[in-house]
Amino acid sequence: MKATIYDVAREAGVSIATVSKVINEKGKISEERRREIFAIMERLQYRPSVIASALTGKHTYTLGLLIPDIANPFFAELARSVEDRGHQLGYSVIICSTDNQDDRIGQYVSMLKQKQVDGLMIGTGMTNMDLLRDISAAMPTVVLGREVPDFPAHTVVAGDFGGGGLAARHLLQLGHRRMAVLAEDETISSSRDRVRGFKQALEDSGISLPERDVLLCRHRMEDGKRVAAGLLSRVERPTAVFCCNDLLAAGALQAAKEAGIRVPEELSVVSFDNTILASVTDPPLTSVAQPIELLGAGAVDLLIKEFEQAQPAKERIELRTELIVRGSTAVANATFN
Amino acid sequence: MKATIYDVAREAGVSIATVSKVINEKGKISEERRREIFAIMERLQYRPSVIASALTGKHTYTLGLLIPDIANPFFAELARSVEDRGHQLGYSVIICSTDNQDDRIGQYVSMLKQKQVDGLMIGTGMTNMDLLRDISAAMPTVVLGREVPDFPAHTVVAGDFGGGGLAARHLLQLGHRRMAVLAEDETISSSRDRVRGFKQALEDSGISLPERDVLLCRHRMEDGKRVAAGLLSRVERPTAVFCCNDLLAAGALQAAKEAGIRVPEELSVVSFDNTILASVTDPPLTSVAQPIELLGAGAVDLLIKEFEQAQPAKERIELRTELIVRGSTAVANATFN
DNA sequence: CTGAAAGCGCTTACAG
DNA sequence: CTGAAAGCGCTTACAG
Repeated sequence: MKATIYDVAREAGVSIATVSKVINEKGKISEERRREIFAIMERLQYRPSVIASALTGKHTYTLGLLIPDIANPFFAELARSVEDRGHQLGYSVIICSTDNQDDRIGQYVSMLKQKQVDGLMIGTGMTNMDLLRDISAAMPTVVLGREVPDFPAHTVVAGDFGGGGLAARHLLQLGHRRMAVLAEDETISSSRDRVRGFKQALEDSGISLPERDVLLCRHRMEDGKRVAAGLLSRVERPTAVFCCNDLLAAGALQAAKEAGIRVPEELSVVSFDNTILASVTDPPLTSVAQPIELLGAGAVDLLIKEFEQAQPAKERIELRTELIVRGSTAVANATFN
Repeated sequence: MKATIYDVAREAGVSIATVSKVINEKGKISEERRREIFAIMERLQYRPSVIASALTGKHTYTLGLLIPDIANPFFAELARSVEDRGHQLGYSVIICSTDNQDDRIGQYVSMLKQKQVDGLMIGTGMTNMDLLRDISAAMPTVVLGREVPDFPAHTVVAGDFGGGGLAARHLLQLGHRRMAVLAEDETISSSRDRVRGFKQALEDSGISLPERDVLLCRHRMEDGKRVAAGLLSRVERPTAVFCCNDLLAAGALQAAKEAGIRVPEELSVVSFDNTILASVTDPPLTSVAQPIELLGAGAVDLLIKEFEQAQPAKERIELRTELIVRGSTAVANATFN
């Protein structure tokens, strides 16, 4: 059987309290005893039970991560960065794909509570704000990659608004004037901010973006393709389109191809996220990169800080985005229109 | 504070043993009491502590999943299917990205043991076979997506050998005779089997595949690109290439493009896995699809069966692959060579 | 049908 | 510097 603290204590001829103290580096134990007990733990291959120590009020060293879908490359990359930072610090993470459905969120949260995770990162949308209130009352929480207005929560986000601006200015510099946007569902705050930033930058240059040129899509590539196809069949089609994520942009690329519209010669496409998808399409996508690694690590750090130190004030960390120029954007070419 | 079993017992005027029994549907409890206790649990929002019940010998309802990298789309999709099946059955899963490094595997396994996960799915390669032996001695284990020769373990795999054959016969039917293969590292058994299946099918048609036409790559897209570039610059270049996964195929596509070789007109490309990448490239990839959903679900089911029922004999489940034809393959065109 | 008691593997005041 | 004892929230024989 697996060795317990009793086995170690017996071997060492001390009480379990003493063993516990050397494990946790508490109290004063003579150096000699310490060494001896460590040697015995080594020999017995003793590893303290996380379960037992969690029951006595310590941490479970487990974190929860709520995201829409781990199969979505952006969230997969984000999860990797969360996992890595957690692992460095001795925590493991339970990943929960919610499909943005409140009932799934509820089920997962209830399970995570029962398992007494030390904290929860919320990177998923939810309709019911009471849910969020309940969660953050029940355990340390940080919101990841989105904004929750009027709600005090630790937050780590990329500069979505600024990123939208980066995309817009890039296209403006290339001479584009007639542009359109493929956005995600209105309820996704990050997408909304990207569009706002894009719009704002255009307006700063005296160009307005009418509502009809901001097209809403669901989250699948096919939606991007379908919506883009409609857009590109207009009599006065845009010379550039800004897509709120790589998946939609990949769909737009396909629509352009089927319509016989060449990218970037006849149509420039800028996307957001800079996941692996952006480097795999043809042409590869010019994309506003989120600092995925920093986002994940930042969320973990903030969460752990929250429950290791008592920390009253809610922090908000906003990270810079960066434009990665690839082959999907080029100078606006008037002859094609 | 959170309600405990004591609170429920007190409210109901019974002992905690009785409450425990109604929770676990054990022993005989009068229907009346049962109803009453359920009502009280509901009212108190009582949820049993998984930690406490795990300490008394029950399950933790947590599973471990070892994979090379969650950021790799194939494993992200696999993880999603594992998560979904687990969630249906009341289990959550801790995902561990090992980068195929034995020391990371060791660290993760040690952590998972300390947390007393109920079982472990191993979808990662490892050099040190003693590690596998230790793991499967310590907890219920199933090997996922790879073969471990000479080692008794539950296994769930796709038919890699058969899939390689599918790819070969598809190309043969299209009239290809001069073909090459981009394979992963030799140590990856699934890749090896894919190549073997491909080779065998060619030989069955009287075509041999010399060793120099099987090129080894590391796991990144850039490696596929670099190796493919070398291949395509040969004086007698192949008319078709079989890539052991989507990532390498995406790299090959890029190499072909840079070399000015049109796909599929001048070069056919078949890949393996059929992840999202296959539908995003241009042209989209003809790919041998792994039944990712069934793989993940099968692994979870087998694992749970292993520890819920005592099950001595090790099972091996092999699932069919399927060829998904997209735009990257076409009839071999002699005029181009 | 129900409950008292021991035990799971730890931690933590408290006493010495 | 070290240990006895209570307690964390459950489950499980065992007794009645």
